[in-house]
Amino acid sequence: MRITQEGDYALRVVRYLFLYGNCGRVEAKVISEQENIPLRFLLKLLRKLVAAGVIKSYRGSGGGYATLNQPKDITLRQVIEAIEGPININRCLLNPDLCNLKRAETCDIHKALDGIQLKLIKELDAVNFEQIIKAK
Amino acid sequence: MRITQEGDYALRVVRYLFLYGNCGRVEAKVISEQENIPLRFLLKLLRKLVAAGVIKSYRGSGGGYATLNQPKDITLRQVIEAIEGPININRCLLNPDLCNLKRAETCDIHKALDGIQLKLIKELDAVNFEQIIKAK
DNA sequence: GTATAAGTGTACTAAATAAGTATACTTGGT
DNA sequence: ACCAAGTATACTTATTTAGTACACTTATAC
Repeated sequence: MRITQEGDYALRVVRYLFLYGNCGRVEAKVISEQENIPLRFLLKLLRKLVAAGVIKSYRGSGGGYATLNQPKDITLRQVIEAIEGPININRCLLNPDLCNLKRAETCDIHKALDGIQLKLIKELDAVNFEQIIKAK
Repeated sequence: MRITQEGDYALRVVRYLFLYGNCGRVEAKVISEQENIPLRFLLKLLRKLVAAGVIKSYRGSGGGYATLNQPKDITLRQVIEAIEGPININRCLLNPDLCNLKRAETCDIHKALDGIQLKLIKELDAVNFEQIIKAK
């Protein structure tokens, strides 16, 4: 029941861009050094954030990455889902075929987990980067 | 961000014992067949539930497993933690040495995740097996 | 009092996922 | 044209999860 290392990196990257990147683009190399994330791994992760529309990339010399929105418009959920895909607490909820009893829809355990999942998603959506940066 | 298959199995086992085991002990073999859980894997998982005090085991011929408490006294959290250990959304929160920036206590991302984690734990603790069985 | 039907404990293996690396390529500014 | 950035895909390694094997212990019943 843990977010991946990659997800954690991504949160820190977005925070970094909001905190220190507002005057312009930041190259992957700088983020890598500042946040102690292996460069190649970071580049891959950054592309996921770009694909999800969380940040923007600029190619060529003088390129880098920058935020697109206001801190208050990006939530924990958006970043985590950009990296890990939709939040799913239980694999039966993701796809009933994965339920080894084939009863995901009727199983009361899975119904209860679904309720937990909805609340978790709500919590992750309720925290945006304005709050995070201010907490500093 | 998923509970393990083993955790899911465990929830279903506990539910099974509350629903069908009240007249007495149920052997692992029966649970295995009814819930479609590999027997050897189930036995190992059952021992974790016993160790955590969620259920009780009886050895020897005529043995099996039974609940100890009322359904309302066992929560989702207890069962999941019996199997997976304490809920931890992020490894930096579990052990600051695992934070590759060594700043788990001061990092605002990790503070935010800690808040999410507390809420999640609360939600898992708020659902007990009386509710689950009744939902049926 | 021994056979048998249960659970126990530890160690092992296999499968899946996460984390990280390598190589070749594209884009854009100077 | 050159170089400093990001892109794309494929690969490797490490870790975790899932499942299996084997030798042992306990309790009932004959």
